[in-house]
Amino acid sequence: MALYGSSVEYGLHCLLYLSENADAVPPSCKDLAEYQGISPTYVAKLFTKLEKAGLVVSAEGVRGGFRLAQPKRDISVLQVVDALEGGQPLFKCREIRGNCILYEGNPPDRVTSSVCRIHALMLEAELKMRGVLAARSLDELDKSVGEVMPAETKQATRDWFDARAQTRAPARRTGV
Amino acid sequence: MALYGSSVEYGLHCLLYLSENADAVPPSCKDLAEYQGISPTYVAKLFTKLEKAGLVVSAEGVRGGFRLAQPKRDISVLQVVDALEGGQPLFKCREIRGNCILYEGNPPDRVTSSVCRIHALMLEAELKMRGVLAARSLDELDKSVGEVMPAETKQATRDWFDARAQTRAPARRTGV
DNA sequence: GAGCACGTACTCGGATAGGTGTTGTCCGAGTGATGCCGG
DNA sequence: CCGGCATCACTCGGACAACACCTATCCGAGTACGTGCTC
Repeated sequence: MALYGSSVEYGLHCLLYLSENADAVPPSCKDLAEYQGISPTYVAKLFTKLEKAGLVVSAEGVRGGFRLAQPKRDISVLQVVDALEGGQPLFKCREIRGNCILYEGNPPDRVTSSVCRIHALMLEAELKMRGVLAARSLDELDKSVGEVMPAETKQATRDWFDARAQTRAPARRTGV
Repeated sequence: MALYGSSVEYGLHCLLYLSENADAVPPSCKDLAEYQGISPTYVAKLFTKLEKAGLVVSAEGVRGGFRLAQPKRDISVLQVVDALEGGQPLFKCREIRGNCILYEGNPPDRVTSSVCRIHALMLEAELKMRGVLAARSLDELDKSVGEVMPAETKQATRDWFDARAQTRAPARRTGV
C-alpha cells in the first residue's frame, strides 16, 4: 500500500506520452492502456477526472482521443495528482481538542479559534511535499525520462501509436 | 478523507499527554480515551502498535497503563506516524514500464534496473515531508502546544488524571 | 464528377460490482493491589 | 502486630465485524468517418 494509489502512476504515465507526442494523433484510452498493459476501462475513468480538472480535452468519434489542454510546461505534477486523488490533504484535523471532557461540550473560544499544533505541523510537511510536486512540470519530467530512454525506443513507441491510429476506422462495408 | 487516517491524530494527542506528564501515574487507554472523548477500545489498538514500535511501554495489572519508552525529546513525530500508519511510502511504483507492449514480457535490463523518474520525484517529495516530521520531537511539539494552553488548563488536566488514578482500585470487599 | 444522406464502428461517459484497508467493537488471559486469616 | 494467601477488578492483547474507499468492469449515448446514391 501507499498514500497515493495506482491511479497517480497510471495517469502520469499516460500524460507523459501525451506530453511527448502532442503533435501526433490523439490516442484513445484503449490505446494508452494496451500499450502499457493496464486496464482500459480504468484508464477511461481516470481521464474523466483529468478532463474535469481541465488538464486534457477529449475528441469524440471514431478518431477521437485525448490531448493536453495546456502546454506541457504549464502543467505541474501536482495538478495531475490533485486531479486524480481529489486534492486530499495530508492530514484532516478532527479537532478532538474540543471533545475534552473538561469542557463538557462547551470548548472555550480560545480552543476553537486557535490552530491545533499537530495540524500546523502536518500542514508544514504537506506544503513541502506539494512544493516539490508543484515545481516539476510535465515537460521537465518528460525530459528527465528522455535521458534514460534511447531514441529508438521513443521512435518505436511513436510508430506503434501511429499504426494503431491507422487501423482505427469504420469497417469497410464491402470488406465482408 | 486524508492521506493519514485518524489514528495519527488520536495517537499523537495521547502521546502528548504522556510526554507532558511523564512523572504522573501511567494512565490507561480508557483514561486517555475518555478524557478526549474518543473510542477506548480503538485507542487500545493504537497503543498496541506503539508498543511494538518501541515507543511506549505497558504496565499490567489494576494500576497498569502506558508511559513513554524513551525521553520525549528522542521521539520524533515521524516515528509515531510510521508506527501507526505502518511506514507506508507516499508512492508505490508498480513498474508498469515493464508491461509495455513493445517488450512483449521481456523488458530490457536497462528498464528494470533504472529508477522510474516518476518514482524518483515522488521519493524526493516524500523525503521533504518526512524531514519535517522527523525534525520535530514530541518535546518540541508539546512546548508549542503549551504556548497556547493556559497553565490552569494544564493543571486541571493533571488533576483529572490524578483523580482518575485514585479511583482505580479493586472493589472493596466490605464496600457493598 | 460533386454533394448529400445514411449506416457503421468506434469513442467517451456515467452507473454498476468486487477487493482491500481502515475504523470500531468484543471478549479472554494475565496481573498487581487489596483485604482477610493465621501465626 | 505482622506476613502469607486467596480474591477480585482492572488492565492489556489479540480475534472479530462494519463501513468506506479504491480498483476494475459493463453498457448506453454520441459522434466523425467512410460509403453509396442521387443529381
